[in-house]
Amino acid sequence: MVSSSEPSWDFYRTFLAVLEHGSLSAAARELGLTQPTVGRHIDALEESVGAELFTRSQQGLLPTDAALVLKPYAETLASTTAALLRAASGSKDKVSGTVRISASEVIGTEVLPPILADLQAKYPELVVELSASDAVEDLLQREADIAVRMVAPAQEALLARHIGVISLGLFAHRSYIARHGKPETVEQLRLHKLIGFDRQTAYIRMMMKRYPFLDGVRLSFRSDHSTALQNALRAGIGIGFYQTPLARRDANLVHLLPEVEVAIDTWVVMHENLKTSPRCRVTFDALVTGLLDYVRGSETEDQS
Amino acid sequence: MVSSSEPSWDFYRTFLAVLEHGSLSAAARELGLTQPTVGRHIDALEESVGAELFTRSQQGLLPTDAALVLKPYAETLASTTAALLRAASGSKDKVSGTVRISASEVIGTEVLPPILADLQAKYPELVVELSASDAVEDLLQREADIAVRMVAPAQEALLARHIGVISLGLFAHRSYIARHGKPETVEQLRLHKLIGFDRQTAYIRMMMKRYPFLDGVRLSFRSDHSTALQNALRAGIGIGFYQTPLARRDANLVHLLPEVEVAIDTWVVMHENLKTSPRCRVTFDALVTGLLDYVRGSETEDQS
DNA sequence: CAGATGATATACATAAATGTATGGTATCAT
DNA sequence: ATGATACCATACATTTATGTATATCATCTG
Repeated sequence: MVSSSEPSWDFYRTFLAVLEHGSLSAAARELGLTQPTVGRHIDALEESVGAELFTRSQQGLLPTDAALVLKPYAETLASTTAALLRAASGSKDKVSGTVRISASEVIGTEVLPPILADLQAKYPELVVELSASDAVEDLLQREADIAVRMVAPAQEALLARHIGVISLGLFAHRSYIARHGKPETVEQLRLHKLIGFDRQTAYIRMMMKRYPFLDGVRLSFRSDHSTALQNALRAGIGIGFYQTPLARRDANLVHLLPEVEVAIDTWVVMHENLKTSPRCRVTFDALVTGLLDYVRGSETEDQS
Repeated sequence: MVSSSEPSWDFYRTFLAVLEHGSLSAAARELGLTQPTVGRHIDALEESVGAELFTRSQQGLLPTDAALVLKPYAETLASTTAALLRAASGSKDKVSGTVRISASEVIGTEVLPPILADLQAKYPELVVELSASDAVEDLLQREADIAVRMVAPAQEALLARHIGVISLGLFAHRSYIARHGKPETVEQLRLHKLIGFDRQTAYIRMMMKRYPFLDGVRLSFRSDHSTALQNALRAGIGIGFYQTPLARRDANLVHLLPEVEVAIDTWVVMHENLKTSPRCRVTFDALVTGLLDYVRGSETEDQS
């Protein structure tokens, strides 16, 4: 028999801090503890799990394979405690406390701010955390309370509201058209400068499937940062996909080849347990109505 | 200003124990602490989250609404720490330590034991925890390491292996047929005693959709316990759905109306991170091959 | 109705975890 | 070389958390 009893859960927090900061001292500073204490926590945890977690050196602690295996679990613990504290924040019947929202970069940076501004004007005590990233945060891990998703939610425990489809089309800035002309057919796209993503995300793959001509196309500007792509597009660097309702806001963007269109289905998703929380309820509703407005913009454009 | 610093993570463990056992004293016994300590933990946690968590009384502690809101988070913490310790168990290259498997009741009780017996004979140091229940355990919450699922896995982070379809058919024991005769058409089923589930699970609903005649049927024996249903069937109480490969093992079970068949698709699913763990890898493989055998219906060794 | 049981709350002693101070060693810029 | 600055490890003092003992109240049981 090795471990007699379960280790203190605080050790996991310390463990994570050491992993993230690379040294006992740095972790101690982060946690408001002292270096010897952090060292003792790690020693105790190593004893409990029966494995070396770090190779000590004077320039810091290097995680072992065992430590890397445990890391995601510790991260889950951290995000769960954070979510717990968020859930506990705010009173029962007032709309106050913190709500964390996850959305794609484009939606998060371009579409949500005005919606959230209205919401916060209405509820001054509401604190909003917005995680705008194209990496999927997992609602079940409670990294976010509410998410705007581009995939149909599969899990039972999630409360989902279908928004509709956001239309993506090909756009270019007027200045680009002025210099390079306007492609009239899909084939002519090969002669143009195209802007696109670097890594392949799920929805890029979907797009590739739908428009195989995109596969061979050489991109003259690529980035994983949506904002960078967007600014590149607006700066007239080239032609790229852009959310139609967003493009309508900028009169200098020209819609090219309207027959090329990708529709991404959109949901607002929340964990079922949160529906009793006023601040989540209210935020959820605001996102739903705000995004419905936004999407409606893309449908009217469609008809033209 | 309310709470200056994050509460000890140990408080969450204590909190959960109090929730589950209903009193400070009982929680203290469970945790190997004393009643005053547990009381102090709860006090401190209430101070931190700024809410009353329990209404104290001499007959125990009654959770407030706030406590019930926090409960699922605390449960996630508990299952995550359990999973972490499981992940840490066993050495890096040997197949040892604990692996937790989740499966439906029927699969878990009837199909997996022989597969797991072979596996454990091969790897004596492997410890298997089997959760046989029709409630879905969540792999992302790491309640189980490996799951046998009847729904297609949606999450990206999961490593899934498609097994194929398990056929369900209508069966009855010979003794039942002897007493009540054999239904020759679907309509005649209404005249027979039927055995089925009490609550509606997802796959029951699917079945209803496929065979609408089942909807109005009055069940003369119902239970949520698969084993009870199975024993009822074998005792000759009535006619019920049964997994075809399982039924083959018992020569006394008669296949009725073979045109009525439900096929449930089956996957073995594991969290992607676990594929580097030998014990999970090995168990995953064993489950896949074992279940493939089962689905294929190769019952050469079974002569009961 | 009295006594046993099981609950929380409090006071005090004790054990345990933490902090402080210090020493040793690698790395880097001067 | 040579300080300066990171870092970890260890010894010792102190704070903090925990356990023990006890008081008090409610509920069940004979």
